[in-house]
Parts: sequence; C-alpha cells; structure tokens
Amino acid sequence: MSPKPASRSTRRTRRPQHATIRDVARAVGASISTVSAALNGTDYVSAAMRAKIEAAVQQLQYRPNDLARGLRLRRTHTLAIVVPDLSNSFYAEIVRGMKDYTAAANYTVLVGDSRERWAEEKLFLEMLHRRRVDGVVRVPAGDGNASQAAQVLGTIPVVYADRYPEADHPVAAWVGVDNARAAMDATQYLISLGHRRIAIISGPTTTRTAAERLEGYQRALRGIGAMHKEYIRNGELDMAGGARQAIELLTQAKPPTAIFCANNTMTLGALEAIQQLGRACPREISLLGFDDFAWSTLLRPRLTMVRQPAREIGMTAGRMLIDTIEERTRNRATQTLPTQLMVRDSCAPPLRP
Amino acid sequence: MSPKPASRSTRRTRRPQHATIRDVARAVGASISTVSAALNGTDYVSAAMRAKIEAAVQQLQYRPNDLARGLRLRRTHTLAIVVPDLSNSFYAEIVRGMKDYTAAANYTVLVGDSRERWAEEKLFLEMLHRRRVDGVVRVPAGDGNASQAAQVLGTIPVVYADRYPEADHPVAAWVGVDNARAAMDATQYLISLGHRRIAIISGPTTTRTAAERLEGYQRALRGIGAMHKEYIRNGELDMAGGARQAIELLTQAKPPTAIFCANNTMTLGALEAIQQLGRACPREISLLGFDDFAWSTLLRPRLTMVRQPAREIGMTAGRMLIDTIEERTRNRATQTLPTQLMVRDSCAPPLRP
DNA sequence: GCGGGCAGCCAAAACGATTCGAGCTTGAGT
DNA sequence: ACTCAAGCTCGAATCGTTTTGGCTGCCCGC
Repeated sequence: MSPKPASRSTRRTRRPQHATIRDVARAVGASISTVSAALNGTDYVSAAMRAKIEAAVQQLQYRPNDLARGLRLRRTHTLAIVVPDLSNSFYAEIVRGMKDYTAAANYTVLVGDSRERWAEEKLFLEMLHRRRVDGVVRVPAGDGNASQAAQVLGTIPVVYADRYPEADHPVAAWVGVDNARAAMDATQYLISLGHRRIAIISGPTTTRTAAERLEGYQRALRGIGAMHKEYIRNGELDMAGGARQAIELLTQAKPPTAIFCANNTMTLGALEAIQQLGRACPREISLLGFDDFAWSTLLRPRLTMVRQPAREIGMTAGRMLIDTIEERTRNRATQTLPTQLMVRDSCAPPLRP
Repeated sequence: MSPKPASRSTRRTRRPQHATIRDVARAVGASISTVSAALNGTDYVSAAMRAKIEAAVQQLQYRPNDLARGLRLRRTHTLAIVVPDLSNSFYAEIVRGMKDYTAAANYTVLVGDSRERWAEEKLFLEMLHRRRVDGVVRVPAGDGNASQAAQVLGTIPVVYADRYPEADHPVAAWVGVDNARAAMDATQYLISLGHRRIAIISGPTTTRTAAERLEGYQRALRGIGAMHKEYIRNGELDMAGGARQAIELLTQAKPPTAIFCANNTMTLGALEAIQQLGRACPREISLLGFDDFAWSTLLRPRLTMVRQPAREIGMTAGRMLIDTIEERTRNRATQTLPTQLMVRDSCAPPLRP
C-alpha cells in the first residue's frame, strides 16, 4: 500500500525531462495523432490547428525523440563508416566525402576507427547492429573478414570502399581505384626518368589492394626486365614500418635509386629515414608515394604521389549505400574511380642511371 | 475487405528483420521478462534456464535493440563531441582522448565537425537532442554561443573543452590550458634568444582563447617595453589567413625578426609564406607556433611549438561529463592542464638584434 | 501445522513516437 | 432527399525493451 503511491510520487517529481508529443497535444487540446500528422504533413490538418501546434512546439521546445521514432519506423536514418585509421587524412577525407553526400539526403553518420584491428572493428559493428543503423560502409581492417562482418551485421547492407576483402566472400558493392594500373603508371614514370633500380615498400600482401599495387609495380618492371627480388619489401602500413624498410633498402650493397611506397604513412617514414641517413632527395634518391594528403606540399621536398580521389570515394560509397537502402538499386555494383599522378619535387633522374 | 488481408500478408512476408527478445523467449519457452532478467542479471534465473537462453541468443544471433532500450531506460549511453575542424590533428587528438576514456566506461561517442560555423554546430546539436544523447562536450565554433547552445540542448549536460564562451553565460564545466601563461612563456623564450621585434598572428579576438594568448604576448613584451602595434595581427584561423598575415608582416619596412602564431594551421600558413618569400627560417626569421601536431617533426625546419596536451584534454572532458551524468559530481568544475614548449629548429637568435 | 522468506517465473505497464481505421461535418452532385 | 467525397480529428495498436508486483512452490524454523 505505502510503496505504490510513494513510487508514483517519486516518478512524478523526477526532473522535468524533455517535452513529448503528448505535451504538445495537451497544450493545444488536440490528440497526438493530429500533432503527428501536422508535424509530418501526413494527413489533413486545419490551418488554425497547424498554427497552434507550431506555436506550442516552439514554446515547449519540443523535439521528436528519434529513439521512439526509429523504433516505430524501423529506420533510423543513420549510416556508419568504419576506417582503419582516422588520423590518416586519406581516410578522414573519405569520411568527409561520405558525410557531405549523405547529409544532403538527411542521413547522419557514425564514424569508427578500427586502428587496423578486426577485433576493434567487430566491437564497433556490433554496436552498429544494436543501434539498428540503416547501412554501413567498411574500409575493412586487415584482411577484410567479410563473412564474419556479414554475420555480425545480419541484414544491414554494406558497401566496401578502398579496400576489399579476399574472395572468401562475395562482395556486393565496392568503390575504389584500379590499384594495379595506378601502381604500374607510377612505376613507369620512374622508369621514364631513367631509373632501373626501383624498390617498392608494399603493404602486407594479404590485403588485396597491397597485392595489386605490388602486381602493377612488377608488371612495369618485368616489361623492361628490371625486376629484382631484393628491392621488394613488405612493411607494416605505418611510419615506423616505412622507415625501417627504407633504411634496409638504402644501406644494402647496391641500393635502389628510387623508392615507391604503397601508402602515405609509409612514404613519410621513408622520407624520415632518407633525411636521417643524410641522403639528398631527390638528387641521390627519388621517392614516390601513394595516397596524397593535404599538407604534402609543405614538406621539403614536396612529395610526388599517386592521388586517390578520397572525397569522391566517400561520396560514391554514400550514394551506393543510400541507393540500396532506399531500394532504387543500381545494378552497377562496383565503381572504379580514376587516380592521378601528382608530380612534384621528390623524383628526379638518377645520378648514374 | 480485400485491402486488409492483403496488407496483413505483405506484412507477414516482409524481410525477416532482426531477432527480438520475444523470439528468444519463444525459442526457449519462457517469458520475455525472464529472458531480460537473464541477460541483464537483474533477477533470479535458474542455471538451466540461463543456459538455454544463452544458447538461443547465440543461435538466433540476437542483439538487443538499443533504440527500445534507450527509450525505456531514458539513457542511451551515448556521448557526443563537436569540434571546429576535424582535419586539424589537434582536435582529432582531443576526440581520440575522449573516445578512449569513455569507451572504458562503456559509452560510445558521436563526433561532429562544425567547420567553425555556429549554424552547422547548431544542426548537429539539434540532432543530438533528438537522439537523446546523455551529454556533450563542446569545442565551440566561433564565439561560443553558450546560451543558445544551452537552449538547444535543454537539460543535456555540457562540458567545454579548449575554448570557452564569453561571459554571456555561466559555464559549468571546462577543461583546457592557461593560454595567457603559455603565450607569455613562449614570447619570453623568443626574448631570451635576443629578439625584440616580435610579431603575433592571433586569432579573432572575439574568441576568448585568442584574446588570452594575445594578452600573454603583450604582457611579456610590455615587460621589456617592446610592444609595437604594427606587429599585432588578427588572422582567420586557417592556413590562408596565416600566410596572408605573414606576408604583410614580412614585407613591411621594418619587418619583425620573429613571428608567434596563435594556432597550428596559421603556423603552417606562415611557414609557407616564409618559404615563398625566400626567407631563411630560422636564420632570417624565427617562427613559433601554438598547438603541436604529430607530424611537425617532418617539416624543415622542424617547428618549435607550444604543445597542448590534446589527448588529456579529451580524456578529462570525457571524465567530467560522465561524472556529472552519473551524478558523482566533483565540485572542481574547471580543470587547467599544463602546456609544454617543444623547442625544435624554427627559432634562433636574430641576425641583428 | 503454519507463517514467512526465497528462488524462479510471468503478465502488464510503461517509454514516445507513427499509422490505420473510423467517426463526424459539410458541401456538392444526382 | 440521398449518396458520396473531402476535410478534420481521434482512439488504439504497434515497435522492442525494462521493471514492478504478484504468483507459485518449497524449505525452514517454530
């Protein structure tokens, strides 16, 4: 007897919280159905009533509860993107592109950073499932784990960007660049400068993009019969890895005259190593990188790099995702965007060719 | 007559969707209350039943719907942070710090980028309100707009980080550094090198942090009677602004021998301008910046900068927010963290003092 | 033999929105 | 005069959870 009214009264006196649609209805003496209809324009509402409702909304600072809304509609108007490293401006730019595109379609996007670890990505994906996001774009960590990701996400649609997983799982949608082609072009540029001893610092070849870049490099060198195993290195994808491999390359008996790095952070590492060893770039050693970044023109020398259209990749991924969510699916489920070789100061003809 | 069964059947045949707690209950022949109790450990459940439930959860790939959960609990376990520029690694690092700290307490955080515009920030805050986040940390755009932000957010707790708004609104919680002190120390370092003609490129003085940095600079120069109005500039906070002001400073009749930039992007702009004008840094002109960033050691010269503990700022903001949400409020509602002068290569004694 | 506490389970009422169907007026068409 | 549609409004069901209070046995101590 006593506990019941007690709990009642405590509930009554809880802090005022947010206004609900019911409060608005009460304020104008209407039903909540009418208020809902007025706010969403889904049914007839008299002009007078509409005005009163809008006034009350203003006065009460009413804002619909998206939790309730999403629960009822089974749609949250929320997307997500997970990238391997947010502090890498290449991925940050992909995220921005996606945000910009999807904001126009009134979606909000959650962004996650897997730090190249599947375990972290999995945690994030599980969170997304619990929140019932409408779709996610993955720049997967490590080797993809596509089937495990699909398992975690259930029926939530996925688009892959930049990287894509091994063939263990058929991937419905993907957007990125032709890595083999881009790497081949870049290598051929070095060849055209007169280089013959060209090294590559590639990413782990378990990732398909790294494998393709290596492939493109090899194709170009095989063309002129100048491929040498000792010039092929696999680094971790970070700066330290790039630096370590560059040092090993440059301190061997017959060092290369040019180094091609398969992503942007490793390029920075290589540059650091070159400076540390006191070699002159580009006079003694040419450096060519992948994945341009915004402030690359501030470095001395300014780095020559293969630019991926990061922003466009993000925007396209967002578009593809929304298209499949809203079921105006395009059948072109895979998009290849063009790269661009940004020629700057870090490559020059070799001293003795 | 015909429409009703039709709609029924279409609803039946809708895509299978996600498993619910009801599905789990049905699968093990229990009630949903029991399943809930088992999963949350909130009530007695026999070991046998618990095992069956866990098996079913596994088998059905059941994951609780956080929308429903948040609706019922009136708590979403979600925080948010909004910063003026995500591509600035200083803010990115604050975000990381906050994420790391709050992840340990099982919160997830939404991150927003206002691009220095209150209008964009407002949109984001409104979205946060609709989603009923539990709290938000602001690194406010522009002049703060604290009272407007409070209006938009209603009863949702706010913590300010780095910047804080004008006194138009009492701010409950803030974490940052002593800007005046840091700027004064930096300026005094330049003085100690022998500089007397020291310029500052400050941010818009409507923001309080910019005003304080300017104040610290002035205090140091007034101490030796070396303050000159023509050496005081206000830039936009971006690279272009820094470059423009630096060019104006360096091309005047009696140029300064040292420039102090009040944030990191303007420092980059100034560096670019210096290189463009063909001046040697640090031999002809010394450059000192604010807000260190990760790759500043890659630039030549390596920049001497005032380092703010970005990561710690983010972590502290997260802690303060969680503390007020979970109502174990500490009364120390404002935290000042120490800065550090990172002496590198961009400052040297002036040619002719 | 009986009151009472405990272990284990459940039905029902929230949480805050949308939507379906139906009710009630009016005005126009026949 | 009767029907029908359009305009406006509302009640109730629903989305998937948590939580409260109650119910049932059962064992324990007296």
